Amino acid sequence: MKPYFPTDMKKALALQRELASRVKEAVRPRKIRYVAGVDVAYHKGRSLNVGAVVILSYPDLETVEVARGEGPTPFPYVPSLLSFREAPLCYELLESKKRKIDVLLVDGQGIAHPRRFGLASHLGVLLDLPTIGCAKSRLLGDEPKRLGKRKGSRAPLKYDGERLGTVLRTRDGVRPLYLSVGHKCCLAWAEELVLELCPRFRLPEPLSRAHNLVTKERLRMEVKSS
DNA sequence: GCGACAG
DNA sequence: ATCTTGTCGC
Repeated sequence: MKPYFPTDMKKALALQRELASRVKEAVRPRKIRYVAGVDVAYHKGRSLNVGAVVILSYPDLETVEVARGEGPTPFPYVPSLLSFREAPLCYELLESKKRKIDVLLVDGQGIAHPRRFGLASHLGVLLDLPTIGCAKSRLLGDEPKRLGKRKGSRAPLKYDGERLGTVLRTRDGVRPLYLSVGHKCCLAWAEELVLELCPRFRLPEPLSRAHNLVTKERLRMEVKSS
């Protein structure tokens, strides 16, 4: 669908409310061959951001394709409006490759969001791709009272009795991830996939590799411009 | 009014 | 997210 990224806060809120109705939470995902991750970093007092997409083969997890880019930071950081800060660059990097991507992992929330439309959902709807929100901290929902210490331990992420996602331990002893459906997949499937994608780190391989790329790229640009 | 608040 | 010193653990 055609991307539209308001610069105005009121319009951003309205757009989230409108697009949230497009989210499909429970779709039987087809057999997957490629999994992708996308991440964004900032520099120069947040006026410029750099982004990267990494596509891995599945299940062998070899990096098969990478895309990098940069652009102006189009929106301030406002909790629950992260999309308008990061989605424009992500969309630009992903749009030409969406036919190769079977599922996209995003560093942020899916439907575990005040209007059930976090960054992962936003990218999923715009690109018509299955997406999974893999946030490193909580935005909405209650912190579970108890959570096992081992990889695979999980607890429902709930808000007012509503199931928003899963708090999932992806490695022994690390802080959990806050998982939620972004678009076109179901939570149980997302949980198992993310665990498979965490053979080494707390973050799933596609996000870990995308994060490494944007960090290196940001540092490279800071050297070049000083 | 107060606290919470993805990256 | 970025900045940024020391520190705890394997």
